[in-house]
Amino acid sequence: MAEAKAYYITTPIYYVNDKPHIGHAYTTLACDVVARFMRLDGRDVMFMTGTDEHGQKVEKSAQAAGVEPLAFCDGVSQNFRDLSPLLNFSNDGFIRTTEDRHTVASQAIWRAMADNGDIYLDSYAGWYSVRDEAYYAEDELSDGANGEKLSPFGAPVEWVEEPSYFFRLSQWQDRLLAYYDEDPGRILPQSRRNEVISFVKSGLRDLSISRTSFKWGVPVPGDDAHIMYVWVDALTNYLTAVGYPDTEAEDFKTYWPADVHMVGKDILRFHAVYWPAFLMSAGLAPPERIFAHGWWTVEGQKMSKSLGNFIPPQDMVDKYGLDQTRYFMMRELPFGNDGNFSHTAMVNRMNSDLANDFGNLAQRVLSMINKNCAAAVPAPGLLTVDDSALLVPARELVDGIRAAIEEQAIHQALAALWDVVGEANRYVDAQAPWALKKTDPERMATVLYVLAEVIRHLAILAQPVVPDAAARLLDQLAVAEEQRSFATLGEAAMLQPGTALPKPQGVFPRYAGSEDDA
RNA sequence: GGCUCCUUAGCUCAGUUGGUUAGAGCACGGGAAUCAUAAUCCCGGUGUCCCCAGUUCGAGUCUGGGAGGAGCCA
Repeated sequence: MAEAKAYYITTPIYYVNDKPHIGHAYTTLACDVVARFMRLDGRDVMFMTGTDEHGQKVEKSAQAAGVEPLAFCDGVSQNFRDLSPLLNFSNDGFIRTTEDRHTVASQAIWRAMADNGDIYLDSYAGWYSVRDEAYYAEDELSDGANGEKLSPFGAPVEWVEEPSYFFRLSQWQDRLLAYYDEDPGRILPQSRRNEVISFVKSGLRDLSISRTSFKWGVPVPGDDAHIMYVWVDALTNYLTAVGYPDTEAEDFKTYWPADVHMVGKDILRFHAVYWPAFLMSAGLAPPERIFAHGWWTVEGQKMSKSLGNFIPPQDMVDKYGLDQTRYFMMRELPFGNDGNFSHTAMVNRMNSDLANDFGNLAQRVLSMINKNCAAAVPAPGLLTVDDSALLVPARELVDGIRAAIEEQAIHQALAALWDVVGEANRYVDAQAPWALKKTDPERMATVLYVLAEVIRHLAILAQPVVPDAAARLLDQLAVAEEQRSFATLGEAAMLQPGTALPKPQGVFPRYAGSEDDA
């Protein structure tokens, strides 16, 4: 077998000051779907997520809670770790920036950048907002009710003047532009790429990358008075996870550079500008791609603290089901766009697409086999043109889906899958196996065999998005656990006539309703 | 203020390098069928393709201007 190209995909590491909501779940879910797809397609996958635990905001929150920062982080980090079992995420690891190995990696990349002449000591003065973790110019500020200065996001700011190390970002403009130029898919979606390029073209200023005003972070090597700017530390997690600074480590050689950093659009600049510059400065390869996805609104409104309309992922899973929730988030909107969550849309998706189209297709076919073919895979006769018209596209489906997943167009992959679901339902009606039962039982067996094969393909290809339901479907087709990768698609591992099948059971229930429905 | 993207059927969106009667899904109405999770299948749209002007034999698709929305930056 040809050597499978390794695939490294990451979520951002989530800031422990937040509670997980569907926004976090969404990012990780998208990565999970891509990671599962790649594994099934024979790739050697590394899928990482984790938590970002340093910074002044965390230090203050811990203080307010009356606990040590690390103890505070232990608690909140666990909330994010709990997302994996809840949403069936298949991440290969979970990294915390408070781990020792991460301190080592962060200090190593700092030294590498310093050795390259890109770090110098100067001083920084400006209006700083702890809440926003950003400096502002005088003219960006507004006056609050009591005459105090406020950041553009309404956060309090304070005048800060402190010594700071700087990264010579200004020296990297041309090399960054060349890096974007190498590959039109470097930053996706396209409009985000345009924004980044225009930002870089407008000129880059050196970046302040250390603080002396707090202690909760990674100390600058050789100067303990300074703590690394949280983003230097946070971004480095992607390296820590694969063994950096040991560039001879097996994981590092296998997985670096990352194939995709999945991010929310709010943190694109850190990933698409600062991070590649840091890496190139340190003599490391920059990532292949940064994909910035959009935001969810809820019933047409932004999620916000003041509205209190954050949806905990647990609530969705409890109310609609795990696979239904996963399917909805991946299908409802073009991946990369903003989208809206509404109860109505959710129920439509789970009833129409999952229960009526896919679920019912499987149920009607498996029931007929169960009742009319002695509960075993039927033996097909010669295939007709109609049979091939359904079967061939199903066998070739993986090619189109692979192309879509390669560019994280997950909604497109699902649309392609459901095209075949629709074709299969039409085929059932056109062939009317319930009529053949009386007139031509052999032909009925062929039709049902073709359908069973098509459902096998659909279930195998649906595994990345709806892993539980797909597994139950494959169980009902008596497909062995080790016969579920994409290598079994086509004619490689066709269903064997005579194989006994269990009694079919629906895998996608319709929405049952609930008292609190509007 | 500069820049980017968006504006296509009630809703969510597709629409390759400009080319015949502009598409899909959902919702809605009618019909068929009865294997199946009250599921499936078929039929049904006179949509100012945001507006104006231009290029062209021909523009939803290109150019300029304008309106509305989202975003990046200053």
